[in-house]
Amino acid sequence: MKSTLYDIYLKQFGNNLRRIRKDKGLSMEAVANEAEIEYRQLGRIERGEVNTTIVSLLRIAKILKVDIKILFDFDNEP
Amino acid sequence: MKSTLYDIYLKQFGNNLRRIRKDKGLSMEAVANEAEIEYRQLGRIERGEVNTTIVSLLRIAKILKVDIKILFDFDNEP
DNA sequence: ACACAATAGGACATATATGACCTAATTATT
DNA sequence: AATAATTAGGTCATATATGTCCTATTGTGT
Repeated sequence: MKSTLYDIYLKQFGNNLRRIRKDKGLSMEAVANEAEIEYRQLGRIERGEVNTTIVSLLRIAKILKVDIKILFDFDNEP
Repeated sequence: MKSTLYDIYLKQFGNNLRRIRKDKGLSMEAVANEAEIEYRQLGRIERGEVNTTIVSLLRIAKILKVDIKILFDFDNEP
């Protein structure tokens, strides 16, 4: 189970998503329902377990009203 | 074969990618090799045939040295 | 402590993104 | 026009994202 650079990015992406969602006081389920994705899938995405697709990304970003760029704001850019 | 809003986004995303790649005078194969993805897959992405993942997105954006936000710059935002 | 809401985790089926190979069509260059 | 480079299209196998079920754990508020 090596952890590649992109695994780390997925984690940070998920962390960004979760932080922004929490800041807005929204539950995973509420966001998932509005974004029309499974809420367990949103959980996987926030935990960095999956490498989600750009459509899911767009759906979630739209509901959170967040600039996509912010989601890709990572620490330690190489 | 209905065309959903997100199908249109995938097309525009692909068009943005292709335009930027061409502007830099790079071939699909060159970008794909550097990004470590299959060049046929890059073709599918540019044509909007697939809903690519954020890791592929990051790989490609890195090679093209393009701000991710620009790739999601769509016409006719609803 | 208690109750309730929110999140995690396991397991499975399905859809699809990707990799890989081959050939055809298109575009660019001379 | 001719040749080479680039891109498209088809097909198949594999990996994985997603959906869906159920239960367990964690967190929050009273």
